[in-house]
Amino acid sequence: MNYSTELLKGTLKTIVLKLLADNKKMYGYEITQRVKELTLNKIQITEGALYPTLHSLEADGFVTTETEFIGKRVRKYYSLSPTGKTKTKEKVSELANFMETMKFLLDIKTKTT
Amino acid sequence: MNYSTELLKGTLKTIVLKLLADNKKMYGYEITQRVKELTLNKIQITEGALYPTLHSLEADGFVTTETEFIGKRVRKYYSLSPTGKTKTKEKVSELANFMETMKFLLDIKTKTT
DNA sequence: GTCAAATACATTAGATTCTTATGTAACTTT
DNA sequence: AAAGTTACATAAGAATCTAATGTATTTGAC
Repeated sequence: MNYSTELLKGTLKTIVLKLLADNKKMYGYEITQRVKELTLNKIQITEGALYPTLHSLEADGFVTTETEFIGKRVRKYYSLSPTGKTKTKEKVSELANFMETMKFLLDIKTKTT
Repeated sequence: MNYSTELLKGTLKTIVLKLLADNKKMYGYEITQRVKELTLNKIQITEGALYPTLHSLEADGFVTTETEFIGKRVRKYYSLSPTGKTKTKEKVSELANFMETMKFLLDIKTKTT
């Protein structure tokens, strides 16, 4: 079973940044496969979501790219820039903090009324 | 400091359902204030986001409404329907599960390459 | 050796879901 | 009496995703 899609919203950029922080350089397809594998098929990043995200990270200067040829096929590697590394830390800790807040909210049992 | 807004995406419906499950009946404005107070101002639900959500939950049969007059002012209370209660459990456990997955993803340190 | 599946990039139309702005109206506090 | 709070609501626009589609190469199975 995979999650109802709306949950991924807002977290995709953070996931991508974090993977790049841990793996130095990755290419798009690799990212989708890694996430799928790490989450036991629970999170499937579609290409329609990933590529615009990567391009936007590049446009914002958070990642840099280098192309490599595997036979005749292009492979585009993405790496974090220095600002990207800072951004990653921010995004990851913000998400961690948000999840703590959500966990608290979801456990509320007491009525204040 | 409050979260960069995109994080809330996809979680609002679950938050609302959970609050209704814990409080039997609530009205819109009350929900915004409760969330704000419970999260120490970190999560601010805007009315433009809340009311459409409530109306959609009502359209889907997950909540029922009753209006009350406080003086001349209308107050619209929302309560969970039986299907709404089931739905709440589903959504809450799905979100909890998703957060576990995310936590795991964000802690990845090892390189498999 | 050929055909399907996998690898690898990408874009686009459409859906969803939020923000920001706006509107109305009553009640409360200064 | 004015400003702030309570309480409902809608609408335009932004952001971000899905699903569909496209191109092309490479690998694996039969």
